[in-house]
Amino acid sequence: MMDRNSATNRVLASIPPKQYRRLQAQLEPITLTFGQVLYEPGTSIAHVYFPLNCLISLLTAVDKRRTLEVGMVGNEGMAGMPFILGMGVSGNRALVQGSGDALRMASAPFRVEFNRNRPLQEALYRYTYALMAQISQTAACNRFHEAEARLARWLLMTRDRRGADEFPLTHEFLAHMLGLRREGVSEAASALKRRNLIDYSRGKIRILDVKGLKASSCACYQIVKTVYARAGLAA
Amino acid sequence: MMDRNSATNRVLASIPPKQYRRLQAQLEPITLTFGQVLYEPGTSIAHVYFPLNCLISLLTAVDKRRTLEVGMVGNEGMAGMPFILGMGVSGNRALVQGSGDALRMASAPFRVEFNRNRPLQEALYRYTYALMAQISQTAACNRFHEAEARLARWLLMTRDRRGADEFPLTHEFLAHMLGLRREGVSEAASALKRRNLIDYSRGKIRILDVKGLKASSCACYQIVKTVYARAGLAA
DNA sequence: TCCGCTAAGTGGGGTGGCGTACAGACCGCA
DNA sequence: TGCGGTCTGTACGCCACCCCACTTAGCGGA
Repeated sequence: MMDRNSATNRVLASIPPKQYRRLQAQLEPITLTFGQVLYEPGTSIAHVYFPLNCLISLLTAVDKRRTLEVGMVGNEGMAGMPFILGMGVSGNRALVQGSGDALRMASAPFRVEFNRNRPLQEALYRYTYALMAQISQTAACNRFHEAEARLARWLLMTRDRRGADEFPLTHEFLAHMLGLRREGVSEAASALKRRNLIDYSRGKIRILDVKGLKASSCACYQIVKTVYARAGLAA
Repeated sequence: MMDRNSATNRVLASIPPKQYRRLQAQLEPITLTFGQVLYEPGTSIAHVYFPLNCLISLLTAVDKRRTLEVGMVGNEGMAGMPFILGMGVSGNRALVQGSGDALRMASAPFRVEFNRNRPLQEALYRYTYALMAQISQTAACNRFHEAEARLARWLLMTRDRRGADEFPLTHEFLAHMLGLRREGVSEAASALKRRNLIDYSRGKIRILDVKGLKASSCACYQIVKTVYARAGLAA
């Protein structure tokens, strides 16, 4: 399927032209900026979002200060999955982790369109499968693997979705993603830096050596990637 | 909705009589026994299962010996969710954790029936939502909360689904569910025993004090329960 | 009744990550 | 140029849990 823009959403790109055109008319381009919260747990879903070049994190919190990223939504997916499963409220917080563009649609018209658009349904259900697999695998990863490997995995996953080797992120922020303290992230990051795999300074992180980073990460990175490929959502 | 048997599956129970009758003819009663593996990651799904009074665990492994339960399927749900999301292969291992009865259907006729049975679709998609929420919450729980609280949560969740206060389970087995070592489970369990919340011996565990156990568990137990209620799958 | 096996108790040493505290480094802004 | 705020480095004690090893306790079968 050919790209329709320079930045493409893969779910939308998988839809045949006819059904896509009808959908397109109702999709509204929007720029999302870092730190923006799209959903809070328990609140109703007003829009669904198809990331183009932005990146959205799904977070679960156990208290005020401890949070864990359970899922990552880039241009391979959509934010607002509970809505297509027939639930109006989100279970997680959805946080814009990387600024960029997305297409969004208000939930009411989206419901109408979703119900009559079979290819869209199929693409989104397959995506739901991939997202569940991602959540499951990262759950086990966060339980068993140590900080450095998880950080490496996370950076690789982010790189895949951003399509860039450098992005703005502080250690503090990473701590909330990985379920660590800020100091723990600093230690793991400086170990990777020492080996010239990454570089960073004051909120900018740059990946220098992808292969080396893969070697430092756990197998979970590749496992999740394989699942996305199986669901037809690979890069 | 009235019970159709002494043991009822809540997804099936939520389907209007007309659609249910058509479905029922193709459901095959089956007894599942402890230790049986219904799916392995990467293998195709031959049947879907609706537990009546048995209990199925969804497991993710990171290596040969370390596994973690990411989801629990009792009579509130169905095993084989990837299939309804359009994927023929399972992402997790599905292990029978509690012996008992279930209704099953071969995947091919189930696909036909699922496609024409709107209430069944809606019930299963809502269940998918609840399962995702459960997976997310337990992911955070397994990351942040300590062994004793997680064990208490797990026992309560199991009790809800089995409808009994006593069930056969070894510490070794619990270790695989909670992502701990056997010794870690023994320590946590003996702490709960000392406080007369549970009792156990040689593979039998009995819950003595539900309120006390709730107090020892983390909030995650109640959070997940609330999600199931919201999805219309509560006890 | 004895044996063998599995389940569970126990202990000692090691460590990854936590909590806390503080110091240095860099940036933007006045 | 100096200042305040944010970002990162580092250090120390601590604890939950790990790994390894061995013991004790039940249960079932020959």
